Parts: sequence; structure tokens; C-alpha cells
Amino acid sequence: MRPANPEFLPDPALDRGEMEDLQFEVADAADWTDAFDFDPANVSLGTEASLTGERPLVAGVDQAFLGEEAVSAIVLMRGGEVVERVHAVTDLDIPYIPGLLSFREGGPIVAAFEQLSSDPDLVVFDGSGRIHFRQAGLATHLGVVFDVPSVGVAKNLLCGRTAEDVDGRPEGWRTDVVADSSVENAAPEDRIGHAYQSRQYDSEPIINPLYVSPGHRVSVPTATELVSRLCGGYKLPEPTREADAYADEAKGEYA
DNA sequence: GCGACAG
DNA sequence: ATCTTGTCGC
Repeated sequence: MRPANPEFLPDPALDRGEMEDLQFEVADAADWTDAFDFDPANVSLGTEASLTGERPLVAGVDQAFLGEEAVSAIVLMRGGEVVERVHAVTDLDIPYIPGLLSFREGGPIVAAFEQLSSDPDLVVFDGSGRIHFRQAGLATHLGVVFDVPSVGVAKNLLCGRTAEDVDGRPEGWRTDVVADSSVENAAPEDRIGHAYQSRQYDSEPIINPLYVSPGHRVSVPTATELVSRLCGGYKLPEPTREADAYADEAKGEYA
């Protein structure tokens, strides 16, 4: 799979101001409505007979690191079954800077996408989408570059505030993540994502919620709906877990 | 100046 | 993200 919109590719050689300008452009190009052609009801890990049609191809993307090199892994799944796994090893050009993650990991991820033989219907990224200072997090930036429906799943909140306290919530619970003054291109009370409790035990330990946000071509409620359908018995969605495990596996072969 | 900050 | 042993519990 190759970039549909190469003009938005995250170039690590840009200076900080240029990176931020590109992020504003990416946010303007992003579509946060449900602009995809599959039925969310067909996104599932099982093989229920209730499914109405072909189950969409879902990609999980994750990275592992070895010094100044990144291993980007993509695992393609259909109805809970892994159908393809690819990875790429590339040099890292810049350090991790909050808000500029796509410029550090974008290159490696694009390299991995080029190895993919089929195009996914939905991509799940490890990181934020709209929950970002310029609403152009990793999931949004790469979703726009490939013009593919995408969602961002983060383990921590980058910016914005949750509408309610998130501590000790039951499985399935969710609340809005609302834009605060740090989100430069959002209206004060814009809902930019959800805190979603994908897993919780009856007793200890207390599990923190996931922070889900639209990447591209997906709305806030649908992003969380899709993620909930991709979570099995664990906190993280299955495509993400598969990509994480594969990235570690591939990393081991290069170490 | 102070605090906050995905992976 | 990564560096890491043992340990508690289903």
C-alpha cells in the first residue's frame, strides 16, 4: 500500500514550526465523520452467524525499538484471524517529542505499509488521533496520508480533559474527552475522543481506561464502537496486541 | 516562570 | 518506548 496523499508525508527534516504547520493542514484534510464502506456490526473477533456480510480487513500497527532503529509491524486481521504480517526496520531521525510523534515514527510505518499486499478497511494505531494539540496525532496523520479509515488507541491522555473521573470504572464504561485550551484548533467544548474502559477486574489491580480518538474517516462514537468490537479478553484491541507481539518478535531477529 | 506531555 | 526478577492470582 502506497501513500494516497504524499504531500502530507511526515518529513523528519522539517523544523518544529514547519511540522506544526503541516499538522494544521492534516487536521483540515481529516474527515471526522463515518466515511467508510463497511458495516461496523461486521467488525468482530468471532465468526457469529449474525454477521451480515464480509468482515472488514483490520490492521494493527505498532513499533519496537533497538537503539536508533525502529521496527514497525503491521498485522492484518479478518474476524479474529491473522491474514498477513509485515514489518520494516528503519533508522530513527528525531527523538520523541510530545505532539510530534508522527514525525519520529511515520517513516518506519510508511515503510511497513509498502510491504502490505492488500489494503486494510480500517487501521488501528498505537497513539492518539484527534486527541492532540493540533488534532493531528499519529492516527490522524497517517490516516490522511493513506486516506484510510483509522482510529487512535492510546494508553495515556496527551491533552484535553475527561468529562468525568475515570478511576475504577466498570468494563464497557466510556466518557468524553473534551478539548481544552491546549488544543489550538478546536472550539472550547469540542468532543475529540473517549476514555474507554475496555477491561476491568472485579478486584485488584485497577486497570486504567484506553483513550480512543478518531484518526480519519471515523467519528468519535464510532471510533470507540469499533475499538470495543476489537477487544477480546484484554485491555488492548486484538490487532494492536498482535502487532505488538510481532514487532517484538521481529526485533528479536535483528538484535 | 510553572506545569503538562501519545510512544 | 526501553531497562528487568520475582510474584500474586485466575
